[in-house]
Amino acid sequence: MSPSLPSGLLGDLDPTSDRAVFRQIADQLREAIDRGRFREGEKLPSEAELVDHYGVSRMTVRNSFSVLQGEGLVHAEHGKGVFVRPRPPVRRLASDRFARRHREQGKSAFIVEANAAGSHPQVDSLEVKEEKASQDVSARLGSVRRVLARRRRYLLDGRPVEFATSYLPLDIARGTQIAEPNPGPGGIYARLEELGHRLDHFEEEICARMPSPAEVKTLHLAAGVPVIHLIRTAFDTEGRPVEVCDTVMAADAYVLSYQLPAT
Amino acid sequence: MSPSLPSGLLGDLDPTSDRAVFRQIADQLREAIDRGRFREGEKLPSEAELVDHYGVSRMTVRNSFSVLQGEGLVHAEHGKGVFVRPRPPVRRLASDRFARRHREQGKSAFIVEANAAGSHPQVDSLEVKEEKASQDVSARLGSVRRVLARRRRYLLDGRPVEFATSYLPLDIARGTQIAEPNPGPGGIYARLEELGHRLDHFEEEICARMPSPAEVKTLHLAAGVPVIHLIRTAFDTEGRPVEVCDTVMAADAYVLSYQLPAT
DNA sequence: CTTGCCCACTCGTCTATACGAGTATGCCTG
DNA sequence: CAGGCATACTCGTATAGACGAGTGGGCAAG
Repeated sequence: MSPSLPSGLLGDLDPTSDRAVFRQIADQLREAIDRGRFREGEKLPSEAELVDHYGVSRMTVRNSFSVLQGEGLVHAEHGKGVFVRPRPPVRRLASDRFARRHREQGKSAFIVEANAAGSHPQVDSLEVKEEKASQDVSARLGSVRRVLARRRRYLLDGRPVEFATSYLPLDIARGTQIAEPNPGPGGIYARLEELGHRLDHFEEEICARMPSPAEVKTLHLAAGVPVIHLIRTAFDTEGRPVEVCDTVMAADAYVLSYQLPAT
Repeated sequence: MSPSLPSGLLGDLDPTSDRAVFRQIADQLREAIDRGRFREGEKLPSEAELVDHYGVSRMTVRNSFSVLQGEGLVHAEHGKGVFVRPRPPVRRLASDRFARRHREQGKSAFIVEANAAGSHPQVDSLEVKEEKASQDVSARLGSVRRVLARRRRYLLDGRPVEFATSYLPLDIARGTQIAEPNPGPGGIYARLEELGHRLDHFEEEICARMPSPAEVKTLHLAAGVPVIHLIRTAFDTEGRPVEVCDTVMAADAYVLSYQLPAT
């Protein structure tokens, strides 16, 4: 037998309303969450309890949950229950994150920054290989046919948060330390400058969308979590694009920050 | 009787697979869309047709559609069918969009830019009033209690794409043209500079998330479309924050672009 | 005490059915 | 010919039931 819900926690349905029953239920749950009646990580009433409380069928209750899942408010765990989705700590990316002064240390910016924030950083899925440039990458790098691709995935406290691929023209990267799995202190930007490509500026393009199934898998994304897609192009002082970095980030793990001159 | 589907358009189910039937159906539809077998705006097979084709119940087919809706790939229209969601034309926001040289004309940047792109721009829901500052806005403006709020919604070709609110300290804005519905040529930034607050730089914070029900309504968002939440703070040459602009954009209508110095 | 099993509870998947409501089309009537 | 209605098709909502599978606690056997 399902124990009945604490009275007052959730209201009743309005049979005179035009609003669909499953939406009314979703509304009540959403409001209860917003008001803090259910805290982050806390378990919502089970499907059976809500079926009893509202006197509706189970599919109707599930329909309500699927609305909230689509909004990224809750997530279901098989065998356990439906929980209020906790807001994970976010990583703030400042627009000066590629400044030279941040490039002195031996470790990558990601590692240094994560340590400072008290989290446990990790990089995996390293792949470095030459391949055919996609149409988009080719256009951005100035009609290059083949490129060196550096793929890696970033994790914070075991959770994957970002998947990035850098593309570099072969005439710049081939045979250098950039083509090695470990590009050395200061990362590939430091190597590029040593190779005579002094960096002048970056261009970043940002869009947000729902993830593809592959991205859901790679980033372990919950339902209702969008991704931020960022494409950065690095230009040297001669105006030549020397790297394109394609990054897909779990949107709930990031806040991007930019500083713009008013010029 | 439902006409049967063109053979070869969609495959069969794999009963030996662990993958749930509704996921297999979603996979096949997604692949067909990706391969261009269904074009943008084109109608997918109706629920009844898929029921016949796969020999499953209608709820299973609907479940597949709801997966694709959550991914933002398709949208359903009551009484008509399920359609491949067209990618709307995107609005590119460049990081120099607030440069003084773009501030000369009589019309707002939004209008000018949209006209240049050949679309029909519109601004509505104008509201200008004094109100209590939220905690966040107060913190960003430097512990201000009350602010002037300027709310407006932007539309392109009749479609709402952005909802923005500017907050300004009362000691700056009260009694000036900034407090009028029409702030005059060059917008409020031009007025701020005339008032002696020469702008030095902007700070923008960006995150992406699923929209709240209110945002779905205001921006007429389809299922599976995230929003980009952008908060811009404008600083004058004395380092004082003179405006905070809180913007929520339909993510499928925007690409943001930034240029960063390599310093 | 520890191990292992069973059971109760949870969500996941799927079927079958019913009715409602929006849309488009074609036919029939005036 | 024009207007309106009937109808068939679309998706939306809701019910009732069945079985499967993951989880965790309690109980019984070793």
